[in-house]
Amino acid sequence: MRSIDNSTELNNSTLASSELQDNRSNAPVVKLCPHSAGVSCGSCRLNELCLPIALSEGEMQQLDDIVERNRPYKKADHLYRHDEFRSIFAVRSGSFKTYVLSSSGSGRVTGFYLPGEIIGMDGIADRTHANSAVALEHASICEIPFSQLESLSLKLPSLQHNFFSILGAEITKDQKIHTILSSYSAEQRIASFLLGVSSRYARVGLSPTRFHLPMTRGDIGEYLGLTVETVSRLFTALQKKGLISVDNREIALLAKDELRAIVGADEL
Amino acid sequence: MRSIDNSTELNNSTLASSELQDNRSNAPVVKLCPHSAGVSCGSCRLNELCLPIALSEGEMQQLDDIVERNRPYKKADHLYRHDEFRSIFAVRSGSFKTYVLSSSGSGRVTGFYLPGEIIGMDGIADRTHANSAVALEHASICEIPFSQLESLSLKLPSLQHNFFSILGAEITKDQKIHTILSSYSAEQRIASFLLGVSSRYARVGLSPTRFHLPMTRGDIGEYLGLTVETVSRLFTALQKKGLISVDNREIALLAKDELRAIVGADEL
DNA sequence: CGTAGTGTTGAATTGAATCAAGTGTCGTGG
DNA sequence: CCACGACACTTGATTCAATTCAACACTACG
Repeated sequence: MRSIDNSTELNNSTLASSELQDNRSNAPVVKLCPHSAGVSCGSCRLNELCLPIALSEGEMQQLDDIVERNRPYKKADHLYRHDEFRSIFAVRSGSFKTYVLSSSGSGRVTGFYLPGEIIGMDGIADRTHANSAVALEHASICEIPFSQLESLSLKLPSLQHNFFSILGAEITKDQKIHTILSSYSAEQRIASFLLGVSSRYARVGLSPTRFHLPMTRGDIGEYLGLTVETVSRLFTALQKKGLISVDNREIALLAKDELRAIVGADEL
Repeated sequence: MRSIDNSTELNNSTLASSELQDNRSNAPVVKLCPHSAGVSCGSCRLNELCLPIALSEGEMQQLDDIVERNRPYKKADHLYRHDEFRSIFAVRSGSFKTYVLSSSGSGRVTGFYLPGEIIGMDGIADRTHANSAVALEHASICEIPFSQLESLSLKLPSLQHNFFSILGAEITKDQKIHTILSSYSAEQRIASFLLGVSSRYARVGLSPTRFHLPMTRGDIGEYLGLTVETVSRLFTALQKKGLISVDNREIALLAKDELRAIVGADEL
């Protein structure tokens, strides 16, 4: 029922609206919790990590006008499937994974997206998403129709600049993963992954040393080119070494420097 | 003398200019061989694969005005090192590889760039190139200063659109490699790589079935996360199966369909 | 409270790496 | 033009890290 294949998209009209309802009607004036659907770019807690960086108030308003804030997604809801490209999405709360179903059946995870990050740039070139995106937990997003973003970028130099930067950052990130997958051992991959998640949480103001992993060990394995078993074994091994503590999906990084030493250098 | 580390950059004032000299002074009117330094975007054989797609003549002229056509690079010359970002580059002839020197010393190749392809997008986000780029053979490029490209993109919607597409294509490509590295066997990686090179040559009008590889087996190995020995063995094995013919770096694809069958699906 | 999905652990297997010893190729200088 | 030296490439034998196969424990939700 909750598998990737047969979940109904966006079927949360009755169920999931409850926790959001209370915020719907207020016009927010200060930065709001990003779970809120009533948030605007100007009031969003994440606006300095997202497209609006360095935009004036008036410019932000123009961006705000093209942003669509859909109802929230629940676990296993698809944000998009491998299909027509229309928008890019900014994660406001929760998390997503993107994946491709290889012809041989089994999927491979191509990315995880946490709050403040942008999904869907894989569709820009071909006007077709190369992968599918699915919520790992309750999540909300801002949808930014691409053609409108293009038009607006012509008018707002800062927005164009920001979007170029975001695309460039995605390229840099993907190339870092390339290096990781082509040369790191399983232990290095896991250490790198944990450090990467850590700094991504830190970016949005959450603890870089204690966090919850929204994805399964299997997801992590597919992402890093390892099997579930290997991921599990390494979590255990790193815990035994005292570098991390693992309680199911609750992770604490106890010795970041030693994790960095394992990786040798950069994070994921 | 010709190693990555100690080559002098751009020291080809006397040596390499000879083969280009003859074209320097003519004002070209029809599409020229891309080796020519006298080429303009309007007359470039590759203009329909590059930034100018769908630009009007006047627009193309404006783009042309910001493009710098440097003197050619010879084998092992660096286009840029892991350092300050200023420009992106379009390969006009020859080929380049990009690589990072991992902290543990040994480098990893992150990409190969053939004529009609764009290098340097890894520097957009941080204003610092994440990797270094070096010529694999005699090569020439068009340098496009990024800040000028940004300015011009604000004025020319088609140019902005093209550049978004090019960035998006790089992202899609990198994610495909992610899948390859995280789930393909050595044989699948090599088959995928050869098919990928094939279609990239086809794109610029060269034979998709007989081509020259500008990179070493070692480069291919670093790129695909394999050792030289494995690459070599698999070239031999695929030849024994009759799927390819290998003569040093001259490759012929004899049975593309069977190569595709090995990969299972998409190319690199 | 049962069932499906998730996670752990152990033992056996294997694909690719490593180690090792060559041969082939190309550019350079004598 | 040939000989030299530096890379580039190949092939074989051995090793090892991670996968595969297998059995079981946890947990969380309907």
